[in-house]
Amino acid sequence: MKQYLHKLFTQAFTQLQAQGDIPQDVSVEIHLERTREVRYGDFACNIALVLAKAVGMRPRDLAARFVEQLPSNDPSIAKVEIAGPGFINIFLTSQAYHAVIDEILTTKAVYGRSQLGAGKSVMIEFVSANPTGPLHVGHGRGAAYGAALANLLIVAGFKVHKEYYVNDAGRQMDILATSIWLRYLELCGETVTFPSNAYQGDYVWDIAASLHRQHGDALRHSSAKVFENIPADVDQGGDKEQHIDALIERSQQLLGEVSYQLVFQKGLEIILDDIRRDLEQFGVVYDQWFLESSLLVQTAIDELKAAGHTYERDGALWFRSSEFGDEKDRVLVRDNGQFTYFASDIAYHKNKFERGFDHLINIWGADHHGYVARVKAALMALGADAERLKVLLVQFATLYRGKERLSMSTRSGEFVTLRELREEVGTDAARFFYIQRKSEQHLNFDLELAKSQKNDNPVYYIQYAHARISSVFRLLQEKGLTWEHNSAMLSRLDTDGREQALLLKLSRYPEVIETAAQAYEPHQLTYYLLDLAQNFHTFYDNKQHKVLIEDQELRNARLSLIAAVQQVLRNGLTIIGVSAPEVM
RNA sequence: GCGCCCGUAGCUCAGCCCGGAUAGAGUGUUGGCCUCCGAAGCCAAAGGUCACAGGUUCAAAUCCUGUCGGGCGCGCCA
Repeated sequence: MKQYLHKLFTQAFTQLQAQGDIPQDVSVEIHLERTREVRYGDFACNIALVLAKAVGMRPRDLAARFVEQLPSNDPSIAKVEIAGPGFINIFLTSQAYHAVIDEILTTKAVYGRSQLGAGKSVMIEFVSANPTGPLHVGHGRGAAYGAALANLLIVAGFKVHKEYYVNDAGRQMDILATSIWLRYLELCGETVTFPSNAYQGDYVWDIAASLHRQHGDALRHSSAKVFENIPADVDQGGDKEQHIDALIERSQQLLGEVSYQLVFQKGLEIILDDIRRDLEQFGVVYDQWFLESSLLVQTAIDELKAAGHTYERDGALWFRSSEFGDEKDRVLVRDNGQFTYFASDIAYHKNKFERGFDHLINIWGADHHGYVARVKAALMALGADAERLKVLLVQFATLYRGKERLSMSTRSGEFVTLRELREEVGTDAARFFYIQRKSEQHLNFDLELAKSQKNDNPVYYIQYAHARISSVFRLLQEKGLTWEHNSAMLSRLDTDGREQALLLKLSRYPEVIETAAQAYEPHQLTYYLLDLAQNFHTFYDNKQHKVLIEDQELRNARLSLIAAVQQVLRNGLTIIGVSAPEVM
């Protein structure tokens, strides 16, 4: 509808230009807006206000010229008014609104689909937490946001590829492997002083136990040997990093390549499986799990080197990122010969670009924002169009239980994992709460509220609307009645009351999809669904609007109306990853 | 110190990108509605210097500058 009106105004504009009312050198972007109040019609256009100065006419007079150019007998336009300082208000016919119901009921799950994306491909990388432990509630927000955004972009006409980048190489993984092995040694009966910088979680015990079941004492070494000449840990007055690094090296020595890899892979497999299962149960699935270990980091570095964007200093290899807009240069290869995390990231993003996606989206935690400039710098240095990469930063979520702020520390043992959150509040509520806020907004996640099955919980409010409609159709059957959709009967619906309000809301759905997709803001959809649900509840509770009534025509018209509402609720809930229950 | 995000009703937040008509929701508070298709619901009332100060504009919550307050980031960590 909006697009249609836009076309009419564009035609009017060119017509006025042709007639000489508007100078040839004036151009303008035509904005049509939904009005806030019914007395201003359905759509308003401020073009006359915008152009008045350039044209040298009073806004209201110019508006009148525009109105003259609009078709006078258009079946979807009831009337056009000039109001206030010079707004052109357009009132649609009820016929135009009834067409919306027809469209929803015929296109069903496809209603709201847009050609905005024009089949362009988008790769979304999200969560990508290190496989060194279970996902925590912080990752949950990235997961919910990424999955909803992916769905939204699909509906908006993009081809979407969802990817999880697995950091299966690097020091953190070595720390994990070493942690597992030390726990394993304890299970073998060795006395071990567990390093302060190792992974403390219970899941490390579980992995160690699994290892022990499978291999018995085959990987055992005496703890005296393991800790021989190892620099002291921080609580012994030493340095925790040096302590753990020395232990990693010792593990590799004592176990040898093959056995060390056995421990390492065991840890990786178990944790990755756990993460994958966790996300699946959260309704988040990926097209690809990309392994860092499959990257050709050296190749990427060589390419930068060959292009003259690197130099050596203090035994390390640096990238001149400051020449590409970063605030300073960055290290690629440390003086000990190891690649930095940044080096892998360059190789990964180079790889992404080479796979030929039209757009790349990274969803990162807000603490990574310092990283954006350097990754883009590297891409520019490699000759890639860094504009194709969009990094969306997601702010942290703070958990509350009512008024009480929950500690997120690993040690507290309270609600650190996504799984625990899901088990307490359920997937639907969790998914909804995570994306209800703009992603760059700090999120206060109240567990009490999410669990509440009362009127204060927005998820249930929307789902309830859906279930209520299902219930009407169940009752319809029980009464032995049937529903027949008939466009002509829709004229029995009111044109200025609650039925009209619902029609209006339904007609806006495609616009919401487009603006939400364009802005990468699925939260807009949650607000829309709340509005739609509210409109429905208001309609439903009014004694004047009973659905299952004697009057067959009106009954069918109202059934068509609520069937359309239910369809749109379902479509929207599907995008944000929340179920649409028939009963609750 | 520099960079990014945020500041709107008691509380949690939309609206800001792209300036427009009386600034919106939920929750909380107060009052009303179940012989009637689901009360997990509906209706009504009260509640605002849009952090502050300038600027641009016919018009500023929205754009620009500065100040104040909160969060985060500024490693040869990942």
